[in-house]
Amino acid sequence: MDSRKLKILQAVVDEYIVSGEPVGSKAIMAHVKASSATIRNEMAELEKQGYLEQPHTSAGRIPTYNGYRLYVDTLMERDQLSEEEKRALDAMLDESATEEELVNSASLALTQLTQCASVVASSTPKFSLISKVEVIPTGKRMYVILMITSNGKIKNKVCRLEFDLTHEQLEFFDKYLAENLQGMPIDDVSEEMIENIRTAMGTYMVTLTPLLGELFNLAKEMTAQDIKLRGEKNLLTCKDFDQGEIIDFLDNQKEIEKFFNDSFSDLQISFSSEGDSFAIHNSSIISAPFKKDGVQAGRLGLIGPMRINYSKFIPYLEYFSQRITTLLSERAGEEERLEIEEKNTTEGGNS
Amino acid sequence: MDSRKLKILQAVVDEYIVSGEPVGSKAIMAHVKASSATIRNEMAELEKQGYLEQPHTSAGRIPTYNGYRLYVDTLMERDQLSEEEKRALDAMLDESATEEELVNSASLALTQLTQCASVVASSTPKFSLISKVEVIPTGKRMYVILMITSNGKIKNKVCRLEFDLTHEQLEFFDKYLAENLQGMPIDDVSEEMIENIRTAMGTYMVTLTPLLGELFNLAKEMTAQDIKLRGEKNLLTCKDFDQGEIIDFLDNQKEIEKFFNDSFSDLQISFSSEGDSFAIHNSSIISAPFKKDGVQAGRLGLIGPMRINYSKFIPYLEYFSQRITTLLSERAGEEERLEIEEKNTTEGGNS
DNA sequence: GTTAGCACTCTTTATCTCTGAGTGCTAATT
DNA sequence: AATTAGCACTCAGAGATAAAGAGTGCTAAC
Repeated sequence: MDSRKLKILQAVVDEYIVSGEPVGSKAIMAHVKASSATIRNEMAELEKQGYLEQPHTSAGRIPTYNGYRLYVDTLMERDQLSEEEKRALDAMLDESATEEELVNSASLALTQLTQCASVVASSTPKFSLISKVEVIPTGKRMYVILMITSNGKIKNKVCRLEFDLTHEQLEFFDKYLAENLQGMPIDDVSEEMIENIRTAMGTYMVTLTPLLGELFNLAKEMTAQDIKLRGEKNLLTCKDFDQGEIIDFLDNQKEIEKFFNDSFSDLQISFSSEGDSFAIHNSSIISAPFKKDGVQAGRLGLIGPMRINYSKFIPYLEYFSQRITTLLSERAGEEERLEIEEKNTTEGGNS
Repeated sequence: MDSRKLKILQAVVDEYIVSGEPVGSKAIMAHVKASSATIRNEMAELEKQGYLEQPHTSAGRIPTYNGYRLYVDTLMERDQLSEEEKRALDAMLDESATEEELVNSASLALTQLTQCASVVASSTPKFSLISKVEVIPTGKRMYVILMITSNGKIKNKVCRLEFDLTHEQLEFFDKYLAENLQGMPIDDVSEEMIENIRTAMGTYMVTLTPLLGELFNLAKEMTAQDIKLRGEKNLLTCKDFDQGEIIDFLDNQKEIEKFFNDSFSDLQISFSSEGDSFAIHNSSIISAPFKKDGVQAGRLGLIGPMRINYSKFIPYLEYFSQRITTLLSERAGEEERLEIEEKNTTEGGNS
């Protein structure tokens, strides 16, 4: 493809991203050294090739999905973050907080920086283990099942029984769980396995069955990826979107899930009408993975209009993901370092 | 005030509630036995008295805040729920679930029945006790504080420390909490008290301070009333509202809190522009309390346009609140009954 | 005190015109 | 052969104008 044509396409997308209005041939003259007539001819061809389109006969051009695709894949020039900018971004993160708060602060920062909605999808690493599971009575016939995984995730589920458990029943069950479930990979909790426990309960079986059901649900919830959307306001007030669509989307957020599964381990950019079925027309979703201790721990994402400022926002997103990855690993590293130190101290005695 | 005038006011509100359009004198003729001219005269007076207003000169009348106020206080006739309707409402409740799920199901049902947003505000009864508090290590330098109250509320907080606790430190702290905090009213957890614990920690003081801080925060969160809004979609799509206002409101939901504090122990109806400062113009908030074991446990509410179907929706709201109260007390009652039975069995021996 | 009749007001909707931005095509230029 | 200037043409959007309709307030009759 002609290099001038590419330049024109790039100029159209750049202009359209800032103005939101169809771009005419005259506006392009500022970017490309050619007359408006020449540019018009080229634009007509770009339209034939499917990269541009006209809202109506006598309007300027706007990019098509293919146009955007070409733009983000090869044309776009990503901004380089200056040291100052990096410091500003760092300042928006809760660096010393828990993993969840750290990621949340990045998500919040993104909504402010980009005026888009942002998403945090955290997945429970596949091989995480159950490090604690406990049943706690909290009231008459009310019990809480508490579960903690090796990667520090904690969750509980309240459960109401038809009868109170006797002290022995509770102790038996609690002990059974401690002995048999702790240390086990959480993905191993299956209906089958629950059924096995059920039979192992012997005479307590009937009474404990509802608890086992909830235990199963709890394990499922622990492994389910947890998706949090932020900055809904930005979607609702964005004039590129159809409000009705946005409202429907917000009402049923399950739709996003497929864009944030962890099978992708790179920066990912998708446009609503390519992969067809996404509810919000004219939207694009960008997401980048972050890791903890070397394995993917989730994705940080952005949902906005197709005419999003890719050059600027992608670096933000990547910087945050990398920073989170570094911080989470720094901690791991620091911990190892401390462990070693501790060991040395112990070995060396208390001199 | 003239009884015919009241009838006319009532008719205007009734009509306006179903149509959403300003109501003219002719439409009123179906409700009041008088000519349109007479009605016009009366309406002009009602306007002078501040119960009605005209959007513009040649339009019908709509009620003012005072008009609505008079309507809901004295004019409105509440629908009586038939047995069938009651059964239908019952069917929408998760009756056998936990308290939280039960109340949530009522809230969800309300959004569907009324096309309004619904609110659940659950307060922690003032005199509830800490029935369990525990510190659990969940990873390197990561600890979870777990707290359960006598009324079955459970909550945890993750806390990252600068150093790992030794086994002794942890055990000491855990034991101290168990001995000193369990059984104590949760409202007694004050900064002062935390300071006392801090000094009691002796040499462990420095290490444990961050945990104490989180413990304090956790206790505060436990007592804070928890407000959940549902059916935002209904607000966004309601044409009586200004969308911008709704979006701002949803973005900052703290505003609702004051309408749901438990100082009111009855059905409460407020209109946005009376108590002035509520963000959504033209809205009304209705709420009714529900009790658990005889004491107020929260409020169930509805946020909708001012021209809400009061006659129909207030009975819904009241029915749900009463039903929840009954169910929560039934449980309590049942529990007491069981306790007594148990006691009898024990006393009577195992004959 | 009530009502019929009527002129008047004001919103809403449709139709029309005007303007301007931007195009596509043709013919001239490099 | 590629580029450019020039020009007629198209179409959305903004006003302007007109017609329709709903509802009022007032007057005069009942």
